[in-house]
Amino acid sequence: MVRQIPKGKVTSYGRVAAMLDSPNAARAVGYAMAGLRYKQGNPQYDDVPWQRVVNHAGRISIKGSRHSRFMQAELLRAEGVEVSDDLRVDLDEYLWDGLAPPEVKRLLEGK
DNA sequence: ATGTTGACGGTTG
DNA sequence: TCAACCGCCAACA
Repeated sequence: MVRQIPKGKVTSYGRVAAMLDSPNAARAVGYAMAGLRYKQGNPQYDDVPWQRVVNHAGRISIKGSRHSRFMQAELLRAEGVEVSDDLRVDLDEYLWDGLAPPEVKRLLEGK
């Protein structure tokens, strides 16, 4: 689902969960993004634009080093998304519309 | 089986 | 705007 987020747009952990018909699994989505940390170098996961997922307030939500938060901000800026100094993105401007249920279904069924 | 731990989110003060 | 609380989901020990 995260791969569907267009360049220059963002969405939230909760929205990703909701699109997958699991509205209370926002936390699990975060857990999945964190897991990508251990998949670096694996071409199967290197194309996941994890930087486009922020929290419900539009804030970068990485818990680790200050460096990793800065990296997410830079990746977003590099694709045209404005990130304020306090690591926040204006959702009114950059929020991705998301996919409607039928599209999600088609996606999950592959093809 | 049981408890802890997060890149979360809505509500409340 | 913020922080504290609490509910939730999945991975681990």
